Amino acid sequence: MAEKNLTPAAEPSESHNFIHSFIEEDLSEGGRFEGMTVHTRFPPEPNGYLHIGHCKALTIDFGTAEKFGGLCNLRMDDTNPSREDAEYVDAIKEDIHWLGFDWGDRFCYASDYFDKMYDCAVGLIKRGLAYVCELSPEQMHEMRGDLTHPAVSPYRDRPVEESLDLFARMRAGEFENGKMTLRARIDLASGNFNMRDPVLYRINHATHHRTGDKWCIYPMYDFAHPIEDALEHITHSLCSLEFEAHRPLYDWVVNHCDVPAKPRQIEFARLGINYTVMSKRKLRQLVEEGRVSGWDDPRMPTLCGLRRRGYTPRSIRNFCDRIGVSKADSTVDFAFLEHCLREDLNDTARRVMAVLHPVRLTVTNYPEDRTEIFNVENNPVHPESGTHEVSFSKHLLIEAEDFLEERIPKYRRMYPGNEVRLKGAYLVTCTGCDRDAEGNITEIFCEYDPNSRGGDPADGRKVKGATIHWADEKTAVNAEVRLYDNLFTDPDPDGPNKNFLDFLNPDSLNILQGCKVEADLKNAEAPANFQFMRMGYFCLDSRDSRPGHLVFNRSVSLKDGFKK
RNA sequence: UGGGGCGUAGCCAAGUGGUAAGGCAAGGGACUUUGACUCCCUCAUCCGCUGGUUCGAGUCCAGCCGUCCCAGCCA
Repeated sequence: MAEKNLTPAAEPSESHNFIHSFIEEDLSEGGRFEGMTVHTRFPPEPNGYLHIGHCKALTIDFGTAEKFGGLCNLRMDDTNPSREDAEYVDAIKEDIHWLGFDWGDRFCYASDYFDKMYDCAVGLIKRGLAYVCELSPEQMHEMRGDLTHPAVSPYRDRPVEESLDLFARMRAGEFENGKMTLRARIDLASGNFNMRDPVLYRINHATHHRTGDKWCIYPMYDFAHPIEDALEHITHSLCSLEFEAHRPLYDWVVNHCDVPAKPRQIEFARLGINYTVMSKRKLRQLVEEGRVSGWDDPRMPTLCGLRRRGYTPRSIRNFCDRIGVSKADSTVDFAFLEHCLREDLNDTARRVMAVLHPVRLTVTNYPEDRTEIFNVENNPVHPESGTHEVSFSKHLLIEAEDFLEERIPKYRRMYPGNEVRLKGAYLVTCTGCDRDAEGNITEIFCEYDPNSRGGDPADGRKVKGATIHWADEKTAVNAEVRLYDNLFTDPDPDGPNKNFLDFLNPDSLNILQGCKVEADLKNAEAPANFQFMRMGYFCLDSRDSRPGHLVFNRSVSLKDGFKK
């Protein structure tokens, strides 16, 4: 596991949001948690991989605790054995550590508290606050009532002793799945459906990834979660908006069970990004139907997918930090995520030259057998990061779109008669080109100025032409480039009434053979991010580190390039 | 139709009775060993709508409109 490779945290956040206001109120004199230490938790269910939406929650849970000098627990919410697996636990921990969050020794499982939860349930029955109900799932659905009519359960006035006996037998395994449930005795007529005698325990003869076959009854989220929070002395249980209607039940459990604390649940809007599917169910479908190579397919919005695609922990964290926290349903523009990545990569990525659509450039007045070595800076933003060597000779490769036989307005790159700079090498003046029978450009010709070594002309003249990137034909590495475009074409493929598969982008993955990159790139260690001029960035895939095997995020390049 | 939220620019989002922060996107310009990066400028007479209270309302009140969540033995 990558547990030791904790990445540095994002910039310290000075943001303030409505959650902070609530907490300040709770901490102030006479407040609910006056004088107490703020304690939060991040409670993923181990039934899938974490995606960028989870990072928002992570940022809020860990960030809030940190802001108030408190702590944040990592807790696996494993109360449904038929959906969960130990496989996911390690993956979740690795992804969280990769992002740079640290839970220290505060790692827990909801299943650690099954005994205590059972005791709480028995306590509720004894006080007449819960009862064993024998309605089948279908019957319960039918008797649920509707918006204006109350629910019904013929079992809610069952004697305490009888419920106690039945509940013990449920636990002992006497009944099959679905035969009966333990229900809270609250209010069958409540306008809030969550309060219409919600199910607290259901029978499920399944092997749990941690407790094995010890239990055959499992607590429901609404019953388990508040108890988990209380037992861990969580002060603020931060969750997404869809649990808002569950808060009365959360408070009911906390107030009616014998638990050592009374946490406060605060809800916030979950993250939505356009062109991106964020539903775990749908992501799982993409994986299971083989539409992507796995949870870590670089086109997936999962953290492991983004990692393979070249996203840095810092960029994702900054993104989550800067989108803000509110209760308004929101869809953040994908361009903002890209901005955060570019911002980080501009600061940290090593620059390198790569030619995606190579065309031969011959320097006609340069000796055939000569090769020079030039030093090019690794990162112009940080000159202290040093330089790397690039070889130069008579035959080079340049980007096809960096040459135009007929110049168009504002075009400053190569065209006959124009002088441009070959990055880090020489000033050259284009003299023409050759074409094949079909009219395709096969070779471009130029003459170099021997007195402009390194790119600086001896006479100090201003170069009006652009600076372009290139690779030495003799030493360039032939790379395979995988171009990743957005997986979806619709701004909101996650929309409630749409079939998100209708918007799968067939061009989301393109393989580009024959790309030429600097020779020294073959020695780079994967995964590594590079940025190359005008192109955006690419990274060596962490899962496929063959030299010269590049992953290129095309959407990022949309920012760049020659615009009209 | 019952209950609970939310509505500030194309997208996020500050704002808590005193005259609309910031970021992304977009447009313009400067600079530049890449047209990237960086820097500068522009971008809501207006805060879902309509009334009301007030010297003064995005902020308070009322009504309306829109939108999201809840009727799993999922979380």
